Amino acid sequence: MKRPTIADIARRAGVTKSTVSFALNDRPGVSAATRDRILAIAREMGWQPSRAARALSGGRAGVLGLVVDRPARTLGIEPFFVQLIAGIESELAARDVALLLQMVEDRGAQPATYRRWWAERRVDGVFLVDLRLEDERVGLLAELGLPAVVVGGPEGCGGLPAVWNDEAEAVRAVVEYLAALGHRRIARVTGPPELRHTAARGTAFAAAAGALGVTTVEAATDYTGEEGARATRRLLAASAPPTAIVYDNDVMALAGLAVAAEMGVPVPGRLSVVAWDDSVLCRLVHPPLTAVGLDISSYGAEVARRLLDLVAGRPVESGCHAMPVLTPRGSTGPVPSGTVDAKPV
Amino acid sequence: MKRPTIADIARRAGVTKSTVSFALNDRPGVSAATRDRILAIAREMGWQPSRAARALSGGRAGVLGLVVDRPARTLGIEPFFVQLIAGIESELAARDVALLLQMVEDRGAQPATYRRWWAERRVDGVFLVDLRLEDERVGLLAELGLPAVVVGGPEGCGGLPAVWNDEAEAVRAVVEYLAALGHRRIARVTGPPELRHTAARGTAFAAAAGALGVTTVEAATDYTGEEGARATRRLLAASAPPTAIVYDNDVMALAGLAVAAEMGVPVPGRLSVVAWDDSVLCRLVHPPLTAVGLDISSYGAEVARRLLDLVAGRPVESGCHAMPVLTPRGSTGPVPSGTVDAKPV
DNA sequence: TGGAGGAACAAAACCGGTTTGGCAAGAGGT
DNA sequence: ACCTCTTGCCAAACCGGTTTTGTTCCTCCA
Repeated sequence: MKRPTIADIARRAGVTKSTVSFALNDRPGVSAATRDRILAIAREMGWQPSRAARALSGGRAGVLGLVVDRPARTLGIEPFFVQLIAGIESELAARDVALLLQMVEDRGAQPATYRRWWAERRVDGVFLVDLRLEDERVGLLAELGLPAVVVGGPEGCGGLPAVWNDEAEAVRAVVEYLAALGHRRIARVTGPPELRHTAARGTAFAAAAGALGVTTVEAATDYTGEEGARATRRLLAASAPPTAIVYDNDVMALAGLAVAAEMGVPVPGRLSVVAWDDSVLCRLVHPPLTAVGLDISSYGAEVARRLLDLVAGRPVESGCHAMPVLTPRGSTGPVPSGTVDAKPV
Repeated sequence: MKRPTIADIARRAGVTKSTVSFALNDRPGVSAATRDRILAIAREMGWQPSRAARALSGGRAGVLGLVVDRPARTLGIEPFFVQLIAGIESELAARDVALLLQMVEDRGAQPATYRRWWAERRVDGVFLVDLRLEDERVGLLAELGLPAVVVGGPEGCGGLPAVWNDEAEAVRAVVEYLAALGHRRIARVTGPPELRHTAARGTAFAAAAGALGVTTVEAATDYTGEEGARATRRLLAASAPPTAIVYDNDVMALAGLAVAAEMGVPVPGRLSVVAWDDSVLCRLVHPPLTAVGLDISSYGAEVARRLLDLVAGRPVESGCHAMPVLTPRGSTGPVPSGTVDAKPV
């Protein structure tokens, strides 16, 4: 099949390319009769603008980019990213903007990817995820002038607009919930400490625990189920094991549940488990996992809207998207009197 | 920052655009001295070709497309796609080809997406996943002349090249394995029956079971954990419940495991569970799931190589990628004498 | 009645590459 | 010394849009 161009339309309509272009873009300077005739011919011929020609001329590619650098093995079962992408897509598809996805194994390749995308004019803007404590990407994007929106924040975003969730508040809700159940020794199995949101949660966790007189332990992992399992084993084997563990994602919570089962530790009898990201996974295990979650898809949609605004030159402000909510299920319960911590802090 | 063009390079080198283009593309007609000088200047200025200009002129966009239409909710925890994408990416990144990802909620939008991509010259080729029994996409892509490779097959691909895995053989291995453990009543919780690979597995399953005198039951689902759980509940509540269930993906196997725990059916004591896709998920639960799996990432890489060949005009043949392997773990075991099926077929 | 102003369209330049067609200089053959 | 072939480069066309500038023709008003 042959793809019609505006030159074909112009020939059929007996006008020039420029008139066709004006008509198709709803710009003044074309009579209603001519415009209608051109539109009819374009529709009949099934014309669609060539993105390459538009990008070359107009300067915009109609593409937004996302680089993910978590290992593919763990990414596959982590609902967060796919949900986020689905949310982004829902917003982009409607405006005929495409999403360019790049999965890199090592983190060092990220700046190179952004630089290449920028030099090749491949994308109009990018999403920035997994912000780190010292993140070279922020400076790079500012330097390149490549529009970007941070998925996270608000700290450490430089001048980049960001959209985050009020995790501090959610963390407090979780700690209060567990404390109310009698837990006085709570562990937290975290993601990589160099990630900003890990650090932010940690700070909030410490503050909430301190306010309630709860002892806390932290075990850092790389977000994989394996490390989550290892951390759980270590925590449960300690002389004074925690009575509750909060995991930074649902996959690790799942692994923790399996480790508890394997070690003969009843859940929630002797151990309460809380998962941070709430996904269908949490409802598919036994007992179902108490989890903290939010609508990640709508989060992605909001981030996408802001990036679209930014690319279009409209003013964009940073802002909080939502507060994650705690959904109690079967994996949390009161501390049995026998195992309650003896020395309150 | 300003992006250098070949005109800038030409000016600095004291030659014309065409000479620069020839030098940068390693084509004959430029002296070694001039070529080196041009390359040095290009490197120094950090030149990268504009994809839009290349696409417009050369006709190739440097982009391959993938449309996924499974619901985002279930997709998120399904390792298959992310693994596949990771494998595809590994092959594309090296050649500076990008992957355009489109997630659509309803299936009807798929042909429209392909048509639009084609008309907009947005992609050079596409991957076709989740082939259906009556799949309009095959004819559409052939009609448009849009290069495509089927992830699956080999049946029903029309003239499109395909890469599949030898699932029939793997199905037989699973049935033989279970039969050797004494199972005579095996259920299969499948994906949507209109998907080609579901049907293919079903045929192989029936053949293998028939050859070994094993009774089979099938329960179709939409691949979600919820439906997997529902199907499991129904199967286990039957008057003569199966002693083993094979699930078409790991998420449903996980759900099945939870249902068994909830119903007080010991695994593998009274029920053996086999998961089809093997992922880290299978090793994170208790008991760990016996699973049939393969290196999906390398599968994706192979499919990507073929599509790249096809786009480049090199001859491409269909072929089998690998045979999935069965990894026995803790979720399968012998049938206890008390529960063994009484009436052998 | 003639000059200003605007509407409707044509013509051409431009975006940044690739590709084709020349053209001059030098090499090689006779 | 003349012709041919090759080498190395320039000039220009082209891809398919957008945008700027020009050119008619018509209307309105003094």
